[in-house]
Amino acid sequence: MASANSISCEIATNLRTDILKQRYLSGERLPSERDLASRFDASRGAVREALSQLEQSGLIEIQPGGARVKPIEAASISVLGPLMALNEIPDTALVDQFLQAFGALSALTAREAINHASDEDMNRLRQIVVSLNRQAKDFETMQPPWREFLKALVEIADTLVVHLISNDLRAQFVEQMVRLGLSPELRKQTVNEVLSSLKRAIANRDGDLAHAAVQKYFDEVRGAVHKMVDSRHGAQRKLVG
Amino acid sequence: MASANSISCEIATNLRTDILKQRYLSGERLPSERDLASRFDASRGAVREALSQLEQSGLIEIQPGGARVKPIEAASISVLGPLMALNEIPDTALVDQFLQAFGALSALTAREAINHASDEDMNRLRQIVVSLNRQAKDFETMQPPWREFLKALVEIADTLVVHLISNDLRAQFVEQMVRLGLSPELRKQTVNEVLSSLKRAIANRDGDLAHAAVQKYFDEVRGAVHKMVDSRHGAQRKLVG
DNA sequence: CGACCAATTTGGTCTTACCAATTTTTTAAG
DNA sequence: CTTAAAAAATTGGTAAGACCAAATTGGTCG
Repeated sequence: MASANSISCEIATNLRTDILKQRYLSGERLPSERDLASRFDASRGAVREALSQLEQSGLIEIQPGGARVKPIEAASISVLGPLMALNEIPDTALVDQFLQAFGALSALTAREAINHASDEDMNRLRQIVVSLNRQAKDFETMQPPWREFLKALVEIADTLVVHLISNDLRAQFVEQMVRLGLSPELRKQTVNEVLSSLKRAIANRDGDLAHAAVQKYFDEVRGAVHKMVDSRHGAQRKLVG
Repeated sequence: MASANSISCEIATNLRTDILKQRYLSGERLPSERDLASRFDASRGAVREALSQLEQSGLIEIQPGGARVKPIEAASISVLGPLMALNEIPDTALVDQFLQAFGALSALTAREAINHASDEDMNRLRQIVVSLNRQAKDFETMQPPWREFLKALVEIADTLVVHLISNDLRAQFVEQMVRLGLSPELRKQTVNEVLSSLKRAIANRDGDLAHAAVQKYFDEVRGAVHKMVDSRHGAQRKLVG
């Protein structure tokens, strides 16, 4: 965002954190714009811009008389990133849910893409799968071509709805994933199965097979992330105890 | 939204429409805040709030020097509603994509819910399915209990990520669906199959079966909507020709 | 033609001010 | 003392004017 350095953005971030940390409970009234302005040593205009952002993300509801906090279940996807960023070690359940949702949507995209791809598209996919095969040593080296693969799928499938949802999910999570330095250890056999399925799916124009393969890959990542986080927590316990 | 009547919201709506109608092309620069203020006969503050909203929805990028329009593929889900509202007859492809994505996520939720439901939750679901069975005459009468069913699933599954995505999708589409007065004709046999599958899924705690059933229902709706829209367009052609 | 520099434009912010609607407090009535 | 009505204070919505730093623009010079 351009206003990333701006005061209004800083105010919004502060208030968002307070709300997500439940320093302001749902239904409660936020301090008045004038109060917030003096508290953050800013102008009312800056505060209004911040509140406007929070309102659009569904965290608060502004009404004449005062702004009220809404339950988090009523918010939009854009709060997921800040929510994950709250704790140093992000909520395992959230990561898992993200992978689940993103996997389902990616699988959907894969089916659509394979079913509607032109010959040229198919060639592009074939090439990416080749480079996937070459770099299938571990999760990290495999990541770039995999992202390229997903990107190609989205472009070929040409489904704006899934595209936009994926945008939001990526925007909210990728940053957090990188912050964690996640490098789950995928089982080579599973990865190979996925890749060979993808090859066959492309060769035979089998959208359902592509769907299953992508789904399988994400499920594998989920499992691997779980194991990794578990071992980390184990290590922490060792350190603490 | 509380600011639905506010000037800033009106400005945002106007600009959003202009952008989505490609009156401002991607990469192009928007008029300056001062220009917009005088054009809309408003203050700069109001314009800034509007631009701030558009930026958060990913439609524009504000930088010192000027605000630029971004490609729609970079936007967030919140533009889908306005995008569908552009034309009187909304884009069939968009509706289909919405049902596809929403169906996949709902199916996901169903599996999680069934797999993690308490006995009490199961009873609740059983009751809803009973009322679903009773009101399975046509799409419209079936809609309320079906929504209740999906709501129960979301609450039971307790997956915030999918919950929030569904929020956004609902917010963007339900309004448009109602506007269209969609009442697709579902095949009774398929509906019955779905319902009996759901019963079995609940009885046997079979998450995968629930997943398949929900998916099947949405696929049926997609097909029925397609038929309906096709016949509508046929009727239009008759009237025109 | 390209590089450099000054004038202009633009976004970011603050201050002050006024209005209408809501909230709170006070007041008056029962 | 409780309650209802009225007055006061608070709050969001909006506007106008001003300043700064960064970016754009246009002209000039090499």
